[in-house]
Amino acid sequence: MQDDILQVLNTEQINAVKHEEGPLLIFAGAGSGKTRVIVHRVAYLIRRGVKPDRILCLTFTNKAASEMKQRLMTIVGTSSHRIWAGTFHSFGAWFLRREASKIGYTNDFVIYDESDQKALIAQCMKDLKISRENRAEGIIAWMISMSKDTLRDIDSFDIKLGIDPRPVIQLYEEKKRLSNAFDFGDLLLKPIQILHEHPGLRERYQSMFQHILVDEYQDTNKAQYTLLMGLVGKDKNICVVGDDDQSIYSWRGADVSNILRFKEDFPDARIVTLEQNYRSPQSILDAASKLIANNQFRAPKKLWSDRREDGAIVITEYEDDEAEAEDIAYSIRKLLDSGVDPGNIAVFYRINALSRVIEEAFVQENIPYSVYGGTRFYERREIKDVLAYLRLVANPRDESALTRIINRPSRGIGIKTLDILTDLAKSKGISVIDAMEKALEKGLVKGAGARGIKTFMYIMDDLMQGLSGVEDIADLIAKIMKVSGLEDALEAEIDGPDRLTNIKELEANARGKVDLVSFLEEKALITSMDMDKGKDSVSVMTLHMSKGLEFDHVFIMGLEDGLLPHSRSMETDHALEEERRLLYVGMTRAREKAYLSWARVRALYGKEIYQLPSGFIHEIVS
DNA sequence: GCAGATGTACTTTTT
DNA sequence: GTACATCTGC
Repeated sequence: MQDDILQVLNTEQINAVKHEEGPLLIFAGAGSGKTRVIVHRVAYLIRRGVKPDRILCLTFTNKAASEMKQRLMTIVGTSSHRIWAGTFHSFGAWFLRREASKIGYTNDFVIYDESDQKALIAQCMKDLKISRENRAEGIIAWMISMSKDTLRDIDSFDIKLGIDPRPVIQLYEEKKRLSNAFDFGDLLLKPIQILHEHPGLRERYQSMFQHILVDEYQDTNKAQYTLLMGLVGKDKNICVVGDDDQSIYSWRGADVSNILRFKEDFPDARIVTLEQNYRSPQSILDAASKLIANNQFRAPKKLWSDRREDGAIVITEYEDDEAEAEDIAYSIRKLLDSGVDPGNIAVFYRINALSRVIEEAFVQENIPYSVYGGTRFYERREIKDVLAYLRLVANPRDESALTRIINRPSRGIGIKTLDILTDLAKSKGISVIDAMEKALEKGLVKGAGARGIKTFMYIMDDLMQGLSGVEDIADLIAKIMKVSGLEDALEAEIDGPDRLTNIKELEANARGKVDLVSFLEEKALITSMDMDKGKDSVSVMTLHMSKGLEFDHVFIMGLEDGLLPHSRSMETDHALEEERRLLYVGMTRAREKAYLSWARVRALYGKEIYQLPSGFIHEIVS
């Protein structure tokens, strides 16, 4: 039966797909058909009579989620839309939209990203009159996210700060709540709390989702793990897929032990290991396996391939970084001339700072390329400004959005005026936007500040006026650009044209959309990873971003001590092992050939430094 | 309050 | 090398 679903699979894959009820752990090595197994398993379950809307598929990234949705669509057809498939965070947001009232939020809440979070923390420290030299919003933001992601208490962080972070965090949480906003950590933490405190509700969700499937399980953090455990019902129909060798985000709270511990969580779990690799020649796998075998903390496994091409891996030493980049560019030029599609070639490096050398060489050789990562679209200043206006329109209580744009473009509201407003808001327990009116009434501000406040209030009124709820967001953006004066201000800037082009791009993306709340949620949860890879250009990116992708020809540059492994990672064993996994991930992206290289001299941060080959090279060739 | 000057620090960044 | 934050003079 269901031959069409099982036909293209190998024995182990079939075992995973056909596993009936109960917990299932799939160790899926690089290139072993991981997503295929999940998708086929879902199709199989549906054919066995499971209702699509009772299946929950969770992934880590939007990109993985959309790929999964697409593949589900091709295999199970339109009923795939009824499957709940998405990232953990979007699931949390969906859950909170339904249950926000349980914790005193309304369901039109907004989501704060990292920079909103930092801005709000900075504001809190200001409110608390913390002196400048002690303002470390980055560290506090990190502590907040880390404590939410790992469910650890703030006090457990052994970090030396000039100040006690707790009052700051307390105020931050208070302000965030008043702004009807959640940060990324809340999207996981709050559902956990709600499920914990409402057993009836928990049962309802548990029976709603009869089967749960999780991709990239090695990258889940404690919060995601706990949320998952709260959702798994009595039947324990949980299927997780992952590869401990590809865990490269522990510094973000991901915890490999989740996957290594699965069989203790579920002693009756079935374990399937997928070791046949369909992507690369054996020689690349041999090199990658030799490398990764140096890691202590891993489940032993051995990838193998049918393909026997020799010479698929090349290691080259160069005089300096320019020679390296030029030679890579030259090799790619030859590949392109011999008919290789640029979309099948990629260059990886450990840190973004290396992109410049390779870009210069590509320009020289006239090679079309696109760089992924770096400053991301939705983190650009002009985009964040427009989004902040949109957020304020959607939710005038949004303090982080307000303080961002109250004086952008400059309209005479400086630090002093803003201080008056936030102090007033704090003492009266009102939002900053209400404080503006009050401050004018009471004559607390005068001169440029008062004029600026009037202008700003007029702008906001104007923007709120036309808001009918059915207005095209693209039109609203155009209106914001005009009314706020952002357009004029950008036109006066040197890089204004580029920035205006970015705004136009945002506008085009918003065209036809009318639901502001869901538009903003989409923007808050999106990242650069989600952009399509260029078909007609060579891809250039960090090793981190390469996970989940594959290319015929893969170049990995800068295999030097201090760079890969990165100097900051060379102190502890587990950090060093993660660096090794990073290179492992990069190498296993290659379908045909992997080119590793290092340079004896490298210009970094404006200085020339002498480099030694990475210890990993020795591990590969020895 | 603002624009330009100077100083400083620097992995990775799924959400 | 550059982005970002803080400092200084108008």
